Parts: sequence; structure tokens; C-alpha cells
Amino acid sequence: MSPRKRYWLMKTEPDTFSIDDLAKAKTEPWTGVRNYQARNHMKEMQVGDGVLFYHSSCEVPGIAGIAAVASAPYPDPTQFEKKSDYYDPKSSREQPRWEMVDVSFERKLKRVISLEEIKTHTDELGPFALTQRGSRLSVLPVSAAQWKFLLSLE
DNA sequence: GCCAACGTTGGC
DNA sequence: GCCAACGTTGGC
Repeated sequence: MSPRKRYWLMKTEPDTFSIDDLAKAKTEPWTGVRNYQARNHMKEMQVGDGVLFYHSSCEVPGIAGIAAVASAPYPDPTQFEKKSDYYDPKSSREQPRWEMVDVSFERKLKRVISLEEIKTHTDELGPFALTQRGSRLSVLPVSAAQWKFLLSLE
């Protein structure tokens, strides 16, 4: 029996890959995460987990859509590709350093739930990695209660 | 193992 | 484009 469904937030720069891009692609391999904490979160993911799709470094940073984890974690192939921006010479196929998952499109939100708005709900949200001071983590856990509350703002 | 230097993230 | 905050690297 598999553990119950969990929830995550994954950041992306919409100029590079937006919720609309995911809608077109249907499923996207989430390559290029090169942060250990973010990787560790991805290693805990299971097919069917919920993902808040977050747009960063853009006009209105915030949650733009819902996605789902579409694969078990597996080694990120770009770490072995010398030509890739994500190539890691310290990684080997025998002992891959970076794991990733595939992410599939669920739906686009009717409106972006902005970071600015999220910050006004710190009481309801409780401790939240997204709004913790100085946090730059690109893959972070969301509790079931936070998931429910954030989507109730839509 | 310390820590300065450097690179990156991401909001503003 | 700026810069605070953070992670990583590498000399010692």
C-alpha cells in the first residue's frame, strides 16, 4: 500500500516554461534541478502527487496552475550530457547525483494566485517554505491544508 | 573543517 | 538592473 497523496510546489520561469507550455506538452520531464534540498523532495514524490505550478521571476509571481507528478523519480539524463547546461562532471551513471520526475498538466487556474496575495495569509498558511525569509528553493512541500487553502483563494 | 570568494535565485 | 540571501567551491 502506497503512502497517501502528497503535495508540492514547483517553481518555473514562465519565459522559459510556463503553465501554457505544460498545457501544450501535456507531460514534461522536470530536468535541471541542481539543488540538493529540491532533489531530495523530488526523490520523495509519487505518481499522482499534486503540484502547484508556480511562476517566478516574472511580472506577477505566483501560482498559475495545477500539475501532477507523472513518474517515479529517475536519474536526470541531462547530468550526463556534456553539451547540456545541466551537465555535472561529478555525476556518473553508476552513481547519479540528480534525480527528477515527469510532471503532467492538470489545469490552469482561472487567475494567478500571486505571491503578494499569498503573503497576506501567513496566519492561515502557517509555516510555509515559499514565504520563509530568503527561501529560494525551487521544489518544496505543501501540506494538505495549505493546498486546500491556496486553491480556495482561486 | 573553516571561511572568503564567487555564482545563483528571485523579488522588487 | 539591483541586491539580499543563500549555496557551493576551493585554498589553507
